[in-house]
Amino acid sequence: MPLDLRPSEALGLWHAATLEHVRVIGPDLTIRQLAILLHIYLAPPPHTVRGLAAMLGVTKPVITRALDTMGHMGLVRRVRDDRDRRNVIIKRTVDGALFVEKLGDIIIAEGRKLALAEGSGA
Amino acid sequence: MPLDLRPSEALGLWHAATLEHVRVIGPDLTIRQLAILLHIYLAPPPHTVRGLAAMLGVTKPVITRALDTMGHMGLVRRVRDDRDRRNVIIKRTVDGALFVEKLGDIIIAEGRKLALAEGSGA
DNA sequence: TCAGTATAATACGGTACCGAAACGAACCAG
DNA sequence: CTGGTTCGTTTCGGTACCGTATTATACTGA
Repeated sequence: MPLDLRPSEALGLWHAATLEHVRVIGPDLTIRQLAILLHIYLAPPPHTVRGLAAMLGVTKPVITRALDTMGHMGLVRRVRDDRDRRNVIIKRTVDGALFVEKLGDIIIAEGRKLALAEGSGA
Repeated sequence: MPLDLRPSEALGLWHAATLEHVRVIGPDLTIRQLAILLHIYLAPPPHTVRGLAAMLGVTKPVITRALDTMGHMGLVRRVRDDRDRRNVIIKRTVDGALFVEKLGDIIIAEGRKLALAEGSGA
């Protein structure tokens, strides 16, 4: 049960991985956008604008803007729903999958470093 | 060694906690600001503008702006260094400590939920 | 005292976000 | 075919961020 974290572990991991995130990925993604991206790639499809908005407790324009930005980065893709052409289905992309994978690598790497440090220090 | 995470655990935790972060805390903190805040509260002082800038690989104005914003929120406090009055020492505040603690609570709570879900499902 | 260096803050033009409101397109019921 | 509803998008004024360049202040050494 590796996810039963102690406070120092939880915050230490957040600290290390967030720092590395900024260093490697840069500022070109807000926390909201990151949450949206992770949800698209980790929760089962289909994903719609209103669904994402409800999930995060934000308004729809927030989702539209985030999809604009991330679509321009190639991280997601929009497709009209043919069964109800009012809907937009948000699709994953190869670049987006690579991005998420890279983020996972950062978290795992920083977690390993902390495990070593805590194992010897505390 | 609870920090030796598997990819699904690492990303699942990030997903859940980031989502909850957005829901509870809102958009009023960028990833850079979050990294700066966590570093101030988790790394040993003293913290200076140039030190934080070097740590994150960003320019000093980035730090100055972040301190303006977070200072206005009451999360950090600036104090001139009397021994070298060119320096600014960044101090912690009660509100900032509470904020970081709340973030830790979110991560731990989401980690527990995932541990339960994975324990039964995978 | 007078350069030279170092620190943090500020100015600038550009971009992107924010919430709230209005909008057009697509469905649906009568 | 007409009025109401549900989509996602766009617009609006305002705010904050971005990187780069510049500024003011403070220390240092000749």
